[in-house]
Amino acid sequence: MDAKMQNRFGALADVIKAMGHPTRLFLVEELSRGERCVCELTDMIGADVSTVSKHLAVLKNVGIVGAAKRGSRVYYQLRMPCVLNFFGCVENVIKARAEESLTHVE
Amino acid sequence: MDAKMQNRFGALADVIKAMGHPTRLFLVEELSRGERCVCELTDMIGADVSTVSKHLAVLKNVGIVGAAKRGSRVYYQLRMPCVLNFFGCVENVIKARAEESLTHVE
DNA sequence: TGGCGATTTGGTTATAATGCCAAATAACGG
DNA sequence: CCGTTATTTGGCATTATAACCAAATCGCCA
Repeated sequence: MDAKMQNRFGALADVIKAMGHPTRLFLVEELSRGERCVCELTDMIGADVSTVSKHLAVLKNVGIVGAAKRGSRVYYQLRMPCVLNFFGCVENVIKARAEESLTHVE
Repeated sequence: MDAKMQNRFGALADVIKAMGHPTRLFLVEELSRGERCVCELTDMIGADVSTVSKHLAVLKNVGIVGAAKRGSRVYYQLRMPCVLNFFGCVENVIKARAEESLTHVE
């Protein structure tokens, strides 16, 4: 794996890593329904505001979401809706794994 | 976020996290071209065999790849080709981010 | 201006992930 | 059976993540 590939896969991994957390997946799905302020998202998640803010920052740093300040609130939006396609694929992976473990029992 | 959602997003995150590493993305792409033994993959990557083996185990644990032992070798195959769709989407995310940073300069 | 709600940032601590080495296992060929 | 090759596993040091609290910012309005 040469340096060029290293860079390519490194950049890809950064974006995918940003999705690899339950809370951040929740954020992505919720934002797919429309923009939300940090306060709304925090209420839904039930963690410390600072924690939610940092998760949003992770998504923003890689460009998956964007932020717009209006008044004292910051509204986040999903900027890369194609990441929603991950959900279906991954759910198939999970389903296949489940079916397989059943098969192996019988 | 109730317990049910917690589980759902937790399971999704486990699969996505498995993809969130440059070496493992390389493995996925390489295996999309056909099955490969650990020795071949190790040669391409240039890390310790044990390191490559562990990366493959991560992918296998979540069901993205499968393994078949033939002789003294273990051949890995990509079992969930839909994960390849991630690449295009994520590369768009990266491209959009690059274009945006240019735009901001002007 | 003073204070309040919303958000981010810094600090700390606990936990998880990564990579290498060494050792264990497995399959083969002589 | 022994040595060799292929692979996995255990152990350990290093680094990265995650969560919370506290403190700093920002915008608003009385």
